[in-house]
Amino acid sequence: MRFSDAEWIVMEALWRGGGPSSRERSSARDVIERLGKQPGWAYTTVKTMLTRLVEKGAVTEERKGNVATYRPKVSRLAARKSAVKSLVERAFGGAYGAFVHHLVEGGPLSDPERARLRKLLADDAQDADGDSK
Amino acid sequence: MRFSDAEWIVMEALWRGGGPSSRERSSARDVIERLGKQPGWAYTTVKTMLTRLVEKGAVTEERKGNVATYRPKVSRLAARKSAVKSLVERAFGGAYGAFVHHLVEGGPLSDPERARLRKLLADDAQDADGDSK
DNA sequence: TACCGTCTTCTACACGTGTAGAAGATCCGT
DNA sequence: ACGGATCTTCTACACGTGTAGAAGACGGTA
Repeated sequence: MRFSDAEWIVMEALWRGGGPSSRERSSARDVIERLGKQPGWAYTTVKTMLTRLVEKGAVTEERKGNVATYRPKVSRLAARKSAVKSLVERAFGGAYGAFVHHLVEGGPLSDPERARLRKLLADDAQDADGDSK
Repeated sequence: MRFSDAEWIVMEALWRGGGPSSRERSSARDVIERLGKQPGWAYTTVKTMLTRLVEKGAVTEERKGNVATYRPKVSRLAARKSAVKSLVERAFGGAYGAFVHHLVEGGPLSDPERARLRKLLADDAQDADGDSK
């Protein structure tokens, strides 16, 4: 499942959901309001995006009366996984090793981010690893 | 600088260069040969890609006689940085923190890759970090 | 019931991408 | 100088993406 830039934006609005539960269904109107003035899209633009997302199976559509509501069928996590995988394939020849190396070495991470990554890994390393010298 | 899937493939062939120095210029023919039968593209397909890459400023073109040779103007590192940045923007709302968190937690890294990442960071941590407990 | 606001569907268009054929330009060997 | 191999440019076309207008359908209020 690949999303275009605009599709990511719409999916994000759906994932944010309306209420506390991200299982909420959202109408096109909801999505637009949730987006605010950021993209400044016309109503029909959002509607088109939603329709296309339904077509590609990323979102489910239901009707209440003559109003359609939408809910993501693909989780944010799954979408992100897929996006990262896609990136690694395109830009790193599928080599996660090269990807990881890039992030740690020449990557665009700032020092704080690198430190954060390091810290997270350090925490993570406490279980299931006998390498942490 | 955004590259499409096919453009990544061509750029990769250019970056691989012909010889030991990656400053080599490559002809369209070189590129095709270097690609092998993987994509199975027609000569003109590659030529079109190269022309488009020149148009978008990612590659320089020069002529020797009636043969054009190409050389990447954008480095692999720069392209990768840009690709990662783009991914983080699209899929993580620009938050590198969320990105890093994703990689370490729910990310698509296998245990060996995670371990490798950890190791690289550990090595990296030897300088400029007073956090490594 | 007539109407307005809102929602939906249909249609459109320009640009990017993947893919390549047709035809003209050029070079090397005979 | 001629011909075949090769290179170049031009053109094309289908599908995806960003963006949205036009017009029809519907539901609630006066």
